[in-house]
Formats: sequence, C-alpha cells, structure tokens
Amino acid sequence: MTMEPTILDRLLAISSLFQADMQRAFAGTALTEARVHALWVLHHGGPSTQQGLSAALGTTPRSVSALVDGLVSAGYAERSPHPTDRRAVVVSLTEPALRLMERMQEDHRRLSDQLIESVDAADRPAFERGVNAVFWRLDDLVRNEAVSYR
Amino acid sequence: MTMEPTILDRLLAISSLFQADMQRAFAGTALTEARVHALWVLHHGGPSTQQGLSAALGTTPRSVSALVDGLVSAGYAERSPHPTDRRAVVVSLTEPALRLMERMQEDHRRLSDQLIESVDAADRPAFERGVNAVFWRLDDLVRNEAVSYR
DNA sequence: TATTGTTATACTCTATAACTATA
DNA sequence: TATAGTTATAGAGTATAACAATA
Repeated sequence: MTMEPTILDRLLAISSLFQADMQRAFAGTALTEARVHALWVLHHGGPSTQQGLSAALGTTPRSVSALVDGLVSAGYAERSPHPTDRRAVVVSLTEPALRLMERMQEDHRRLSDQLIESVDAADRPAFERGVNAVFWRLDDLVRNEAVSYR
Repeated sequence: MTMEPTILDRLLAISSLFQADMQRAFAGTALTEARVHALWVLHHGGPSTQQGLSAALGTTPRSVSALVDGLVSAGYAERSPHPTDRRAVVVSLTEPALRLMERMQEDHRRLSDQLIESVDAADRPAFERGVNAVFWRLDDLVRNEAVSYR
C-alpha cells in the first residue's frame, strides 16, 4: 500500500534533492551546509557581529564561535574589532568568499529559472501564487505553534 | 538592495520552516531529525536490514549502526536475527514507535491539507501540477549532474 | 548588572579504515 | 572472495554552563 505523496511530501522532497546535491557539490572542500548558510547570511546581510549571526542562524553564540573558526581557517571569513564595542568582533567575507557567493547566487537564480520553465506556461502564475500562499500559511502556523508532529 | 526571493528561495524556505519547527517539537526527547527519518523509512518500507537502511538513508553502514543503537536504546526499534542470513540483523519498529509514526503521518497529512487550503481554490490544480513538474525537473537535473553551485 | 565572546565539556551525525563472522 | 555489521578513530555541528572582558 504505497501512499500517494502529499503536496507537503513533494515540497520536502524538492528541498531534499537540492540539499543532497549541494552536499555532494561541497564534498572534499572545507565547505559544509552550515558554513554555506553562514556565508549566505553574511553575503545578504553584510558584516555582522557573532551575536547577530547567532540570531540569524538560530544557533547559540558558542556554535557561532566554532562555525566562524572554521570559516576563518578556511579563508572565507575574517574577524575584525568592532569600531565602538570592544567586546564584540565583526565577521566579514573575504574577497574570494565574496566572489564565491556571487557565483553561487547566480547559479541559484539560474536553477530557479530552469525549475520555473518546467512548469506549463499557463500554470505559472497560479503556481507562483500557490507557492507564496503556502509559504505564508506555514509561516503563520509555525508562529502560532499550530503545527504538531506528535 | 534586498532581492526579491526566487521561487527556489521560497521552496527552500518552506522546508526550513518545517524543519525548524520539527526540531523544536523534538527538543528534549530522544528523537532527532536523523532518527525520525530512519523511523519514517522503516514505517513506510517495513522491517529492513541495516544495509537496506543504509541505502535508503544514503549514509554509510557505520552511521546506520550508530543510528539504530540510538533508536534501540530509546525504545523505538528492535534488532532481530535475519531468518536466513546469519550475518544480518533485521531492524523493526516497536509498538510505541508504530503508534508514533501513525500519529505523525496523520499530522503530516493534516498539515498538507491546511497548506493546500491556503491556495486559492481556482489555483490549486495548476499549483499541484507545478509542484510536481518542479520536483521531476529537479530530480532530472540532479541525476544528470546539471546543477552547479560553485 | 547585562552583554560579547570565549573555554570546558558532552552528545549526535557523519565518514574512512580495519576487523569478525558468515555467505 | 564478497557481504553484513562491528570496533576504532576523527571531524563537524550543536548544546549548556562557567568565565573574562567590556558596556
């Protein structure tokens, strides 16, 4: 009795495919999913304190210390003193990391276009409205802790 | 210059929301994402050898040993001797785990329905066709290693 | 007092490599 | 020889708790 996949199954399968492929792409490099996530946040939000990163990544400050250690020793990020707060450090991307992130964002956009092209042209507007509706609805459910799994 | 999120961004954000909420739901229990994944595979595929699990989860046999150790000591799975191959063990769900997975699948289906309901009724058929089209296209791109991130 | 980031410690997940028991 | 699963070891990611320096 194999079950028909639900829409949620499909949405989660899409991100699994993406993540698995990404992991394979980074195998053998110093990059991992967590590190790329941090680079992505730094690229979009600009230089940040570790507290800021911690909030953006949803992890503890201790984990951010370890994560930034890894990024620094692999040459993707640098720590510099905060201009006014001597307790804090500012984490920023190195030049090579900036170029990497620009390429990655470009690839990302291209992939997104390819995926859209797979949808029947007549279906695209409704498809995009649907994806946005689902995103906002899930965001709302999660915020109101209305999702249960147990 | 905040960028408009692409469709891929939205799809990935949906699964991030889901995963983050799931992690929060399991905080403080013996369950983790990896363990739930294994339980899910066992629930849908039925009892399996560790080799089978390894293939289904896409991890090494060694990792499966550790994963199954965790599931067994938390009371979610049991190892029994393979009926014909004395090298192998058969991993199966315990009664409580079976009930948990049934509840989880039910919650999952309900959530999927709620998400669908957030889509305008007139848009639903096109939305579902689009999600399936994107899934299969990404599957195809990944299989042919036509996705690049670097 | 509160905040920033660290050291100390521990658990989970993953991997490779070498090994045992069985096929 | 090949396969199933283990022990041994290691690295990454995460967490809590205690601490130092600074606000």
